[in-house]
Amino acid sequence: MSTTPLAAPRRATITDVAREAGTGKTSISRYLNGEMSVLSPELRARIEAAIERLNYQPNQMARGLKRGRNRLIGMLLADLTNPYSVEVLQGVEAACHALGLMPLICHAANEVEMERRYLQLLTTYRVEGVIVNALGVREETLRPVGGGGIPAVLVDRLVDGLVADMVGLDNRAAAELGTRHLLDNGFDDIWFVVQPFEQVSSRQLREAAFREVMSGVGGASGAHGPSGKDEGGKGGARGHTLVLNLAEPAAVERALAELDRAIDAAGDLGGAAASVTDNATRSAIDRTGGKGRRIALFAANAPVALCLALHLKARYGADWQARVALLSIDDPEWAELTGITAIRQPTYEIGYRAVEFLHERIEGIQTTARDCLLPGELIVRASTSR
Amino acid sequence: MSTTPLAAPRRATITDVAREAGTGKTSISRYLNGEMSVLSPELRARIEAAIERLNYQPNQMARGLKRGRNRLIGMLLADLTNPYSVEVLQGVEAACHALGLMPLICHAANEVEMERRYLQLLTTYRVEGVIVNALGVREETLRPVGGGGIPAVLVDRLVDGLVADMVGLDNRAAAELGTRHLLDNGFDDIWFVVQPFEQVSSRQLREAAFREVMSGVGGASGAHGPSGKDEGGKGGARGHTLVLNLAEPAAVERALAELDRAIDAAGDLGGAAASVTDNATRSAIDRTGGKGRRIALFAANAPVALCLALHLKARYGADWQARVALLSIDDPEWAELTGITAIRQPTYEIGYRAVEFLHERIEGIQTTARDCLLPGELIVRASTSR
DNA sequence: CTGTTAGCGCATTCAG
DNA sequence: CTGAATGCGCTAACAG
Repeated sequence: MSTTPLAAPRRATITDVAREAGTGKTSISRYLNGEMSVLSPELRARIEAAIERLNYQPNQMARGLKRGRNRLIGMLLADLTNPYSVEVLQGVEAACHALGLMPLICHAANEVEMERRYLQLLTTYRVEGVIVNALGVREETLRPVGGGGIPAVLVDRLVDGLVADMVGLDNRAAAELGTRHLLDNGFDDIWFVVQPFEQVSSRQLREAAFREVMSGVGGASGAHGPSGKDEGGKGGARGHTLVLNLAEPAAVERALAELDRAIDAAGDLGGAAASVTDNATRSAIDRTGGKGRRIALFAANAPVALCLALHLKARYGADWQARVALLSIDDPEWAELTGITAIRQPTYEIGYRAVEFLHERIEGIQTTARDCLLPGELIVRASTSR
Repeated sequence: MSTTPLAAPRRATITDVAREAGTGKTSISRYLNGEMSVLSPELRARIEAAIERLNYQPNQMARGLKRGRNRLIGMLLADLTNPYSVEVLQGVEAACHALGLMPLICHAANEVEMERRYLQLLTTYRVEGVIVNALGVREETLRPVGGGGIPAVLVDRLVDGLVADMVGLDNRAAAELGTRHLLDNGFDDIWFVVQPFEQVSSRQLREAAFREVMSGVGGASGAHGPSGKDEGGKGGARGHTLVLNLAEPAAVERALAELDRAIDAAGDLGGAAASVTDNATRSAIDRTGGKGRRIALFAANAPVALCLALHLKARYGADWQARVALLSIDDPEWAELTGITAIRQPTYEIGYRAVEFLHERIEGIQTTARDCLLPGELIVRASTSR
């Protein structure tokens, strides 16, 4: 009906508007930039009308080219599949919106090569800054960016040689919080499961904090080795670290097998209160309480937690939570549904702060690199509560 | 250590490179555009070196301004929180990558106003095309875009007055597939749960197909009214439509209450095979099979399914699947974990095709608006299988 | 208050 | 094969 099948009628330019309004381009430009006080009401009205008539929309590219800033910032995400990323993104968007920035979202999909290329692309589009949730970038890759180049702020992870602002979860505190919670609830055989550390600082920090707490209570957890062969110390709780390389099915298989052995050894139904709430089943579980070690899994993030949950369900049935407790950093949408306890990250705020930091940097505020560590929130669910 | 703390040293321009290489800008430009055959090997080498030395990176904005195309396309997403969107996005990214396009991702976060503004913003950045997963845009909003303006392709949903290519799930077929599956498995009281139809064509199509199938087997499902007061026909299966307005907690509450009544009335343990796999519990369920109506919920998409699952779990306990079967269009990550059956959309391909369509349009291929309907895949899980 | 003049960084005729 | 000139759409000094 009211379609406009006309061939693209060439967008109106500032020149067209000037002509239409019977004036010079400068005045149009001034109008566009809100310098109203310098325009006679009469001229201003004419301009307004002309713009309206021509449906004029200033070309941001041209503006950017001229004034040297285009209000674009890059947002490099390692993995949009991780709910964490999407949540951070919401914060980023809100902040950008508030600050008049436009985020260019780049999704590396867990490919280091992609990451490199996107960074280069962003540079090429002359973004004014980048906020990076790096996957495997090294200092060299970011060099043109963080160093003498455009300002950058890191999210969740540090990049080795790179000095830049960074904002993320207080990993130490979060891991301690989780570990202590498990300990306090009587679990004495805790497995910290994490993806390969690689360059990801947050993973390292979480695991380190976990080990520290465990060693404090008598249990010692060993090296970072992929096989988590780290037996506990004296009579206290035992802590283990298990590396789960989600990218390699074979490796996952192996790691999970090791875990299974431990779970089987821990004694049947020796675990958590379970999420089974019908009375018959419940009492059956309670009867065996105390037999064997109380085993708990501490997932370093949501993807790991999901992998574990899927495996456990496949192996032990829908009832798996009766055997093992699961605690995860990150609080994915299925956590509530499945009753696992979680440590929720302040994702929205992380994203928001990141943009604020970047904005300050863009505006030229010079400070030494800042770290902004935000606290996580423990959400106790059936999986780990007595 | 190897940091580069120098103050931003003004990026090299084509002029700098020309000077450095002792030649004119034209040759540099030619080099950049791959017109190698028109450059003496000697000159070419010098240019290469100069570029390297200056770490020159052509300014895309400037190029875009000049040649009138910037290789940017807009990707407007209604809701990134919906896994569907992220998956489609992966396809979009892959295709863009293959075609040398750069997607500007805009997230409307379920706000119509945002949507409008982003569309306007994209226009302002002179993107060459838009792929739109619209929330509530109307023809007028897209006018400057689809009509005489930049080319657009719709994803998942149509926009009323707008003629444009569209790619998405074959909703009719998918809804039929799901409904038939439930029927075939003996469910005789089926509730189709969907968000408010509003302008979202896919919701309407799915529900319509559902009703059609149901009416075919004797059950009739009534009007679109938010209270789903639609009793079945003769002695066959009964079909109901329940509208769940996720944005309004109060409305959700009301709708769920209605559902609860139906479930309670359907008789205890009259439902699915349940996901409980330990033998004791299972036999207890099987004993009562056949008593009361077999009730099943058909969620029109993942957000709805999640809402339902959470509610059911809260109300009937971890064991809820013993009472109600749940089938969902969309196959979220927690589906496997929880054992609900699902109809997986070919999300990646949807995204990929969308970009291909758009690309053709950008390249000037003129055709009448095309619809690309891709088939969904039924993934049967414990929830609905006997 | 308002218009004129220069470029921003690059691609493109069009002559060498 | 190569380079000088022109202008994309817009802003920023400078004059009126």
